Amino acid sequence: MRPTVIDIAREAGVSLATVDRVLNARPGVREKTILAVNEAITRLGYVRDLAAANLARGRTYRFAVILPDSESQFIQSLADALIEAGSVAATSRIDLRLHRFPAEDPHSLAALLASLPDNGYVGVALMAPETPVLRDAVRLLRSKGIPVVALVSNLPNAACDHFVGVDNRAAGRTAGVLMGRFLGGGPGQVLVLGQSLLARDMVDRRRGFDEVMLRDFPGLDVLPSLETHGSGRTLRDVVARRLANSPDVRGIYAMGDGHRALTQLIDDHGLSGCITVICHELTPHVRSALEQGTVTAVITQNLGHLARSTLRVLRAKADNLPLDEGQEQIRIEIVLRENLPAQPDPAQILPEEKVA
Amino acid sequence: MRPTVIDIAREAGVSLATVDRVLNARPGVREKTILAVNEAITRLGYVRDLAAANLARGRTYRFAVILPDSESQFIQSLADALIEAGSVAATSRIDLRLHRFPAEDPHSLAALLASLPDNGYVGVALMAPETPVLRDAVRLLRSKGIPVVALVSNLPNAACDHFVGVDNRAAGRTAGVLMGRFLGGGPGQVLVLGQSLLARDMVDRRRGFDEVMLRDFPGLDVLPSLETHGSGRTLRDVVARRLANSPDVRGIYAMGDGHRALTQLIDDHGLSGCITVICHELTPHVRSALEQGTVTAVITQNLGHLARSTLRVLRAKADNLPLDEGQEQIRIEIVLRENLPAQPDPAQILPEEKVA
DNA sequence: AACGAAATGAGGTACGTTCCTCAAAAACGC
DNA sequence: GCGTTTTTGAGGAACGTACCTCATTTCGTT
Repeated sequence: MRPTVIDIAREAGVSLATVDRVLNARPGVREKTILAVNEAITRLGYVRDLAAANLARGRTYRFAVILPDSESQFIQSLADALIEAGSVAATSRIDLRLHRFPAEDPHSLAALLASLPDNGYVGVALMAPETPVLRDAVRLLRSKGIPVVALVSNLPNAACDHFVGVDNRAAGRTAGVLMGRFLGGGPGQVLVLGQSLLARDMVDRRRGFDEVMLRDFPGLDVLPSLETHGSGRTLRDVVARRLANSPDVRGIYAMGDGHRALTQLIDDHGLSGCITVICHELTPHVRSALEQGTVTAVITQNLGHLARSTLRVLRAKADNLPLDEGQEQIRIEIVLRENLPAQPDPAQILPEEKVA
Repeated sequence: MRPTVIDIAREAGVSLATVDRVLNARPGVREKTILAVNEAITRLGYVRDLAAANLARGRTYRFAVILPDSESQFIQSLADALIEAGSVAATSRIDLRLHRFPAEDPHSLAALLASLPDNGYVGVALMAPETPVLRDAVRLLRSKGIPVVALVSNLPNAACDHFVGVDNRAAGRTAGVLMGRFLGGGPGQVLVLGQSLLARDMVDRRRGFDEVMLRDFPGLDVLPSLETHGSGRTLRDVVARRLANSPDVRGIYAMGDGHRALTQLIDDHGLSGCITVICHELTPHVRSALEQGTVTAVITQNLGHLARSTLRVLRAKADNLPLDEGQEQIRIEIVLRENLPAQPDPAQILPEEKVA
């Protein structure tokens, strides 16, 4: 039998009330008594039963997750992963709610954020480009004691309590080594695509990529970034023109979203398999491109992991508990056709855990 | 406020006892009543509070994890990860205990397994080579209703309830693509090392590796596997002789443990960085070899993930609940110097979550 | 030694569920 | 409409912890 608070009280020769005061760091206990209780705790190997504790606290956690209302497959998959993680966590008194905001309207985002405290939220996870308005809104939330966690793309200036996502610079470096090694160090040209050179994650990736290419693969010629602005048509035009002018392009590094237009273009030019393509995020589309050989390697993060980590972090922050950093570190995953994880079965979402 | 069983009873117009009977699938309720209750459940969006449920059940989970008593860094790291995961899970009424058995003595392992049911264990995770004696012991355990989970190396013939670990054949394939691409498809020779060609995971890796090399990189000459039998000296001798005779060796694939001898030998021959080395498992030693460039790439599995997954699976099996397959799938991770995860800080293990 | 302040004890209620018993009601077969 | 079986209701104890109140003891000061 596991020891309980009652056992500790007996062992330490104090009352239950005192043990409780020590355990919950309430005032009004002499240093000596605290020591005695703690000693009894270690002697008996007591571990607090968190389930019972939360039950008694009657505490529930209402968290908001805020995403841009883009319809990109990545955002969609992320939303799915969060919903899934939230429904599992619902059995642990967690109430996760998704909100979307118009990607181009920082003011409506700020208004949304401002409305959260009055609606019972005790934590916020946020994926949004950094703007001055946003910074103020976040500051306001945090001053009210509501932890704010940045999702996927960091909010720098230490503006938030935690960042859930990968180190984008390291991700860029990883893309760099793969590109360099897969091309045997050169010679040849490498094309780099990104939707916008203003987004922080794009900048970080490009920086990491260049770092490695310049240092380790001087034989490869990395061309200046082409901006797609999130539009498939722009991508098509820009890249097609580039390919026509530069016959030596042997690799493409796609830093952002919008891979559908890219793979189609590659297929149309009959370049599938001839050219080394490295991109980010294992969306369903990228997945099949990888299987078919149009995409060579994908740098990705595990969205299920990301979602669950978000919840754990929010909860720990809401309770003011320390994090298990090791568990919360989101890995930079490299996916090739050969280590493609089996397709998760979408029909697997059970309404209840009602299997007898 | 979240609805509780009492709310459901009111909503469905039945008593609490009946709701309970339905929720826990106890007999003695008319089909019609079951339907009414379930309808109330969905109407109110009720979610069972697992914490309260487990508390009321008074259920605790004592699990055994059984590892060979090898002192390899991999086993040691795995044991650490399990202990760490176990201590976190202790707050959720889980009591995880590690056991070791002499690696070469299947009978003492069988005896150990046989002793478990009488000691209150309700689940077992096992890493062991498959033998007839073991198979019988596992069968006995399972016939007593104790789930058995295979760890790292699978027990085939569907002898166990679940396998926690990576698909070794796919891991071998992944090593193959990396080797092939890093060597530019050839020409050159590739050395393959493994401690024993009898161990199932080694066989699977080799098979996967060959599959890719033969199909995609015919320009590379893969030499027959060299067996090291887990001895550093044997490895040294065998590999040194090989290297002397085959000047065209440009890559080494080390399928098993014992990387210390290998990296030292490579350093001694001044080959560090000149030869592409791919191995498995990111142990502390391999980590530094990767940083120094002696090892090019590592195929690994996240041991923290593995340990936590083991606990979740054991628990789900003990409760007869379904698994979240997506979460329990252990990924094949590719680690290069550039995406090496930050060293987890060993000083981070806090005795208590006592931060106010 | 007496005082006020600080520390401790005793006892209770609550959280949401499980699981038990016993009685009452409803449904069923004939 | 009788007896029998099945279904339902009412109530309570328990799980381990949190948190509250009020009384009592102990401590440090003077």
